Amino acid sequence: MHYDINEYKNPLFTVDSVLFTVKEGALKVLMVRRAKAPCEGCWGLPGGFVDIENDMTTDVTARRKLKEKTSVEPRYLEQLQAFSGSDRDPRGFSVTLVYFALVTEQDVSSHIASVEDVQWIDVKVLPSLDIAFDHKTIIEHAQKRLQQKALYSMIPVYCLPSQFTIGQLKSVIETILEKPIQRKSLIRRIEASDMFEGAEQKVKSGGRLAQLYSVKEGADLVNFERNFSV
Amino acid sequence: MHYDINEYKNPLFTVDSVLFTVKEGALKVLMVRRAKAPCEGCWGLPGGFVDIENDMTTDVTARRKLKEKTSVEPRYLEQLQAFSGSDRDPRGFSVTLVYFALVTEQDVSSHIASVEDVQWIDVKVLPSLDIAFDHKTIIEHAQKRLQQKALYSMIPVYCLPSQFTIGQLKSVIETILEKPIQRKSLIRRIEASDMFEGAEQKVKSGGRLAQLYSVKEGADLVNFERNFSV
DNA sequence: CGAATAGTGTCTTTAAGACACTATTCG
DNA sequence: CGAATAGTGTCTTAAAGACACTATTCG
Repeated sequence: MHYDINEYKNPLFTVDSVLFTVKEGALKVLMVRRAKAPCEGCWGLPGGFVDIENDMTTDVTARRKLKEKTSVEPRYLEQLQAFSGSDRDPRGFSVTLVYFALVTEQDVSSHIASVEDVQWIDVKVLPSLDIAFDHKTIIEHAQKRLQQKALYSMIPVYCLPSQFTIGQLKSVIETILEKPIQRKSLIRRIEASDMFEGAEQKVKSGGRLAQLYSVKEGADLVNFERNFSV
Repeated sequence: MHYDINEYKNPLFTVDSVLFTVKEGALKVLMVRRAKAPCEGCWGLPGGFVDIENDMTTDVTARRKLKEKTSVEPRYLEQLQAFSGSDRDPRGFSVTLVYFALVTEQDVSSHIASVEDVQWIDVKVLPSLDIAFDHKTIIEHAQKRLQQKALYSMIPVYCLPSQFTIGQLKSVIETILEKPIQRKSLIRRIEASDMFEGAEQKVKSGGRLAQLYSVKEGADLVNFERNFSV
């Protein structure tokens, strides 16, 4: 049976990523300054088109684009959601599949022509910047998802180096949630989750030496049955 | 600046919906029997291509396709996730954006040529059926999402008529979760959520008359801070 | 020693689970 | 009345919050 692929015009389809980290006590999102139209000169999310010959899935596209445009390989990556419409891109009806990612604080750089600059941008200064398309809204959605997940999972560990102290984890969680949590509650979760193991050595921290922890080999992110209270 | 839309071949992009209801004490999913290739004769999820001239967003596409193919207008609709790959559709690399929907138990019918038949199919019999593409996997993901949300929200009400009793709601939740819950816990949630209002009349139910409830005008789905236990 | 941070002990609070009890309807 | 289902009262339990207490390090 004949199938006419041109029966409908396909929408413009792209993959973008919202990559967060916590740095200097603030939640930062990775943005690139666009060197090409549309939105030349604006800040935008790193992303681009699927390479249908080589990308197995859109997950691969998201990772590939992050690496190409910013040299970052995320520690955590999941689909956020698709954003679509005819008014979000001047080129016509478009769909962007957005990924939500986390990484250890690190330096970033760009090596390709379509990107002028790459920066970690504090989510608090976003309102005052010139942001491409609907990327501002998208980042807000991603931030909400991160906050929600931080209430019932250990997802914030992916913003830390592979070894970290409870004090660092507490501080990252508090930055994400924008409110304090109980150290004791965090310790109880660390024990209950069985996701972590303590290292041999301890580390200086201004007072008593702190135990270092790392995520156990192959441990999955566990979800708790209750949220931290809001 | 020139932008070359053909720099990359766009993937094939479709929108599909997993529409559930609870009927005769079982979770059912709405499937259509495909009258056209690919997968002619198989059961598949209702969906299709975006009409980029007329659909404002992919949400509209999902609703439109459901209505065209099955005559159903869902009470609840949200994005599930996109599924992508070069091996899921014989026509090449494809992306399907999948929606997850709920509706009151109702009759369904088809009025278009590309659909031979429309049926509510018990999720328990899916393994033994011939299902198009990766739709079996997709339905499993959607079912997990439904089960997860039923643990911390009142989402199962959208499988009931606009007026319902606590007994009916309890039974729908138990069907979705595949385990019993405490009636008392459910009543506490109904009161705490402030999503519902009692109707004037009560209704027969084999014993004492039962209070009818309905979702308050404009009430949003509330999320509880704890799950029902597993 | 005192300041600072790490880590423990334990009481309170919240919301779910368990389950017995009362209430209402119908045959 | 008895069976069936609706709805309440209340004790127990699980896990978070609050917060005081001890432990260790450094200057």
